[in-house]
Amino acid sequence: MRPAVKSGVRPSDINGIAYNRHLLSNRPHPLENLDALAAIVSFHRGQEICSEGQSLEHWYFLISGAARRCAIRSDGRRQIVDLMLPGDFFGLLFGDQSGATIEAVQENTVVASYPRPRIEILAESDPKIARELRQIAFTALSRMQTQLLILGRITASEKVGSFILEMAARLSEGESDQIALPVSRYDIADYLGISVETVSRALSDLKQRGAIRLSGTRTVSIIHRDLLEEGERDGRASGRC
Amino acid sequence: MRPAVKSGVRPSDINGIAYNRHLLSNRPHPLENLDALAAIVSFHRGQEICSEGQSLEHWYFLISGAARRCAIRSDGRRQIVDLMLPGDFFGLLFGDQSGATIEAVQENTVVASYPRPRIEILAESDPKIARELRQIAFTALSRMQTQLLILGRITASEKVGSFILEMAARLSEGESDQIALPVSRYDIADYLGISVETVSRALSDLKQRGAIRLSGTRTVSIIHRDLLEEGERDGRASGRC
DNA sequence: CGAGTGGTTGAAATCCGTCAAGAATAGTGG
DNA sequence: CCACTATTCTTGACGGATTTCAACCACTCG
Repeated sequence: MRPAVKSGVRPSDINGIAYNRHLLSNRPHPLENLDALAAIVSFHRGQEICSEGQSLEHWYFLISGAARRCAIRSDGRRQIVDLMLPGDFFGLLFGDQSGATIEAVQENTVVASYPRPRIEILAESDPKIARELRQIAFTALSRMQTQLLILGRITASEKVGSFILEMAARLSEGESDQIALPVSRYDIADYLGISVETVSRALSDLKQRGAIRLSGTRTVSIIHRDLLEEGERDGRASGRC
Repeated sequence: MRPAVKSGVRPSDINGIAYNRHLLSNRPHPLENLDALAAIVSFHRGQEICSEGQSLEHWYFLISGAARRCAIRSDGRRQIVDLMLPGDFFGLLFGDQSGATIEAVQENTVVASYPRPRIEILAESDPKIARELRQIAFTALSRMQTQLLILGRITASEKVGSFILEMAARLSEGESDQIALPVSRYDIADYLGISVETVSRALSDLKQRGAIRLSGTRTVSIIHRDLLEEGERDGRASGRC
């Protein structure tokens, strides 16, 4: 809606193809006043967007595609700690312990890259920018809390069911009941902390119970939200307070 | 070290016993310049510090004791999403979905309570306060990411082992190898998403393997850190990238 | 003393991870 | 466009780990 920003900085193409700036200005977002500082970069499937080395250099805004924040554990297993979709901000944290990297999930994942030190300096003088940075941090906190609640569930069907509901909520604001999963079964598995086979079985299970419908492997239609939330077991209190 | 702050506001005792202000000023922390605004309140074991209703009213700084952020799921199970120890800041997030509450874990848990709207306003004019608020959010993010990594582990022994290491790191900066667990087995179970019995068994297991020593039920001595980090299985790569 | 809480341990059923094989899909090069 | 290959996805079988149900012990508090 807003006219394309006239850039004072040329688009960089450090890691990928430089894109025209108007890609960014189509949607409103917290840092839109800083669009002039942003470099629009595109990434291939599986390509690394940033890793521990450049922890503190940039903030990112995901324009299209999807990205995952990965951690590799000592036993070699990969864990996906966060999943970023269009409209999400991200960046590595400072105290990044476990060799975390952020990678593009889909081909042609486009991000806006903001120079971090520059923004920090601007935040010192502009309270509005400072507030927006805070907002970004709170949104990330909320995302991780949701993720914690999903991981805390017991059965695999519950985890997968919650995952589908989360994706539905984040992908389409309009509460659409048909969603295109942005990630593979392997990614879902590493995101939920279960094995690929279990993910597949849980999806088949949910389908058979009439909770969802699968059109192709990546398209899910939600039939009964209740069945996704609750899992199969009857609700009875157990937790001690 | 710093002399006690002369307060312009009298200590309130909304929910508990009002404490003398010098409790707060003993240790340096991000919001120490706002100590004059803080009310020092003490809570009983299990008492609610705040719930969804007063989401946006306060920020808290934990002075002594421990607190847990709980979510109750539809099936009645409790999940502990975050654990706050002395020196931690906390407060409910805005979009608090799942009936979250924050409760004191120990008897005589003391917190400093800062009026949230007031601080927000101050942050608008004082960039230093704004930066400190950001710092608080990033610390919370880091805490939750650690928690995600723990929950993503596979075996119960690994989860409990990581939990002990995290507690050791957070409770004593001095890398002491003897720690006093601030929470019950039930809390550990709900924090790690496993059953109480499994927690108990994992602790016995770790003890038997010589990783820890238990003096009383709540005091843990770390003997071999390696055994706690790795769990029992041999390290072999499997995750697909 | 008895009740209640917190902790530990045992036995059975269930769920999930692993190994294995096959089916479907996408990607590549001719 | 088709064949070929690699990847992704699904399903089966088996063994191990965890949940559940149960009993028991230690400790505290009235």
